[in-house]
Amino acid sequence: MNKKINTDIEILKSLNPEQQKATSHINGPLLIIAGAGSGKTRVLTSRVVYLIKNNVLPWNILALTFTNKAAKEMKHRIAELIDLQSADRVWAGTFHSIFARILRSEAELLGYNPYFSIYDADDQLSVIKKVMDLLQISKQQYSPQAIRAVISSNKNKMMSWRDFLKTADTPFDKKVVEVFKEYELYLKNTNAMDFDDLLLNMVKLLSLSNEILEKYQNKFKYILVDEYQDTNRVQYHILKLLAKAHQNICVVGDDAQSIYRWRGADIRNILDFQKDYPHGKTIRLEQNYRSTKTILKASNSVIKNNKNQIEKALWTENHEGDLIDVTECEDDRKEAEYIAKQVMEKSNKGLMKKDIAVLYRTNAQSLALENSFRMRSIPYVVVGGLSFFKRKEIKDVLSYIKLLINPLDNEALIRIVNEPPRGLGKTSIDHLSAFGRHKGISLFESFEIAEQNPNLQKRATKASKRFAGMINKYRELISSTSPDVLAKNLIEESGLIEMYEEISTDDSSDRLNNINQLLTDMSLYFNSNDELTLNDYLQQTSLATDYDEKDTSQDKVTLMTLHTAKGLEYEQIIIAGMEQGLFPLIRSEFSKDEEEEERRLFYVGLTRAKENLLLTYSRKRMKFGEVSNQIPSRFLEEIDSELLNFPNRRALTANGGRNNKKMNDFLSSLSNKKTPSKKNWSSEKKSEYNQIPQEENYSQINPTNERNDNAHLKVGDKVQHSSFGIGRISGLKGSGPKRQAVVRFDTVGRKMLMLKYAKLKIIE
DNA sequence: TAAAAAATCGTTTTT
DNA sequence: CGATTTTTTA
Repeated sequence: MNKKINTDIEILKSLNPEQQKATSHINGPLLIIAGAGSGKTRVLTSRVVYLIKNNVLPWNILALTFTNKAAKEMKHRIAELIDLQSADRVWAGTFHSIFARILRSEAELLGYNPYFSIYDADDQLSVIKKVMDLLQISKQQYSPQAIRAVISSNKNKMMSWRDFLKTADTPFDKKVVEVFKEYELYLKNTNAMDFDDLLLNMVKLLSLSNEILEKYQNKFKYILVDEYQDTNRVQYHILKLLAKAHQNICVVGDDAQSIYRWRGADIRNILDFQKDYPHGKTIRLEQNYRSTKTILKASNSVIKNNKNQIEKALWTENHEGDLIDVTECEDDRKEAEYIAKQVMEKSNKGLMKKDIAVLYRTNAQSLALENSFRMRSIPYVVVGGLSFFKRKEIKDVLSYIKLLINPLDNEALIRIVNEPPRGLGKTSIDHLSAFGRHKGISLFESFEIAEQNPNLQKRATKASKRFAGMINKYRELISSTSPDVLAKNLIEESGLIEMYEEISTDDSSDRLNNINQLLTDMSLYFNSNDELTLNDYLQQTSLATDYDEKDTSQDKVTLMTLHTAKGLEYEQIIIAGMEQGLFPLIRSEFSKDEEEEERRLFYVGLTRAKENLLLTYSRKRMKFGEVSNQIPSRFLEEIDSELLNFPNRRALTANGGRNNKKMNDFLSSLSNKKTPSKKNWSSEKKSEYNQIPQEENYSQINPTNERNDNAHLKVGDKVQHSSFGIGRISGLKGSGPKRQAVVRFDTVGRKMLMLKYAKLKIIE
């Protein structure tokens, strides 16, 4: 290692002065404010290399990244610059994966066992639903989704259910407290942690004793954090604890690219860095190496509309570049076709397809794009969306293995017990689980002693014993059989494969393929290193994302959300769906903060482009299975017009959309009339952007041929709902059978109701 | 108990 | 519209 010290100069040579300063800073806190495309990843990597070359031991370095892929890339580059062994011994990974690893080895100290399961958002939701059933809380009245979100956001703020109890004043919040409490108990009892626990338990671990704290402070003498602007308060606390002794913490971030506030990311983390480390140094990287002057100017002109931001001046020596194309399309299908056509043209001109990315705000938008790409046989890859490991059949297979490893994992157990059908339906499970609770044993144990259960039918008893027997048989083989063979045999005996073979539809053969692919992946995994266990595999899969296995060797166009695009760059970026309500998303209409976050997301999107940008929007878009009229995004107006090639710009300033709205609605209602379905009157999803008051607008063109008991409802009316109780109408939208009311209920808060179903009674 | 039919929802973004 | 949940029926 030492012999390479004299190559220090080599590492620094290709860096600009600021980058050099950042790289060669060894001891003490360091904040790097790094603008988009300023080479921050490069600096981070060179800094790790520099540390190692200055005799810092690789295993004393903790490098926390936002994705597993970023960590892998970093290791790869370190290996190139030093050697593979050193690179492998650096602790590089995401917060979640590194801490999960540590928590496994220290599990007992926190009252878990090392084989704890990791629950993702779907598992969380399923636990919450069970808990709600148990507590007899109506899932109709209180959305499990919403409860999940509140629980998670509390955990992100380090608030326990006890803390939340103090501030919970609405009936909804009080229910959340109940569920929260029971949820935590359930997870603990099933030896499981959710994603938030992986961070929270790390704080708990480090707070356990000075001995433990020092152990990890000394293990991680040098800490580097990428994407610091997107860390939450829990992560902040962990870092503070770890860095306290040696103060060697280097964080890199760009407040302008903070796009995960909704997930608990707290911008204070970056703003308070100087307060927390008064002796810390701050370095700004402001030269952009990625984009053309035009793209950079456009990005800057957009982001300057945000009030909350750290002043900075991003500049570039790159050439001026082409204007940014903006194209209006008739509807989302035409938009997708247009994009496919543009991709073809660019490709014919010599641009590689893998240098093109299409970005969109919501995953749902990928469908139209995929169709048009398939139609033209353009090779593409969708990143994100439904991840491989979130597919039903894959989760089923993994649940068999989870149950093998962690017998307490009820989620896994309930998931697979009747998959394939074994004659153990809801009734049997309820009996089994009630018996388990009564006896104070786990659910799996109550399967084992099913014959003692008086409520269980003979058939179900037999099936329970048989199922438990099968799992136990394989559990005993764990130590003596190679993991991949064990898994394969278990899955074969489970009957899962047989089941899909028998169904033999397109869908089931897809699923079969996926299962085989998983089994192949497992044998590759275990053959690479015979130290690895099934537990390691589960750990890896539960924290894996599709995004991590992106294959750049093939020439394919990339499709992904704007969020997923963070940290990436392409020659050509296409952003689809530049429409009010979609991007920025509808909710941001009501909150300045959310609007600013949307704008930062747009900034992220724009700054992904090296050479060319194309922005598209549609006049009409299918939403909820019906046509909705769209208005171009206000973000388009925020880009200096001289930077745009925008033939339809008039449409923005002349406000064509709004003026023609009435006529459009009338015309579309006429054409829809032909089909005598309940979709007669094209509803107005976008009404909040419509300046014309809805009610008047419709009463004129909508002959009241529809029987509607609630036609006379007005904003401000006090109404009674059969299950939600009393509330006041705060908004009305839509017409005919699709007419909806926004009602603020005393008990459950804001609800959007279809008048056709809701049967509201006017009280005042 | 399980399959088929009907009803009810719901859309951000993800480690 | 499509996915998921609830209800009905065999």
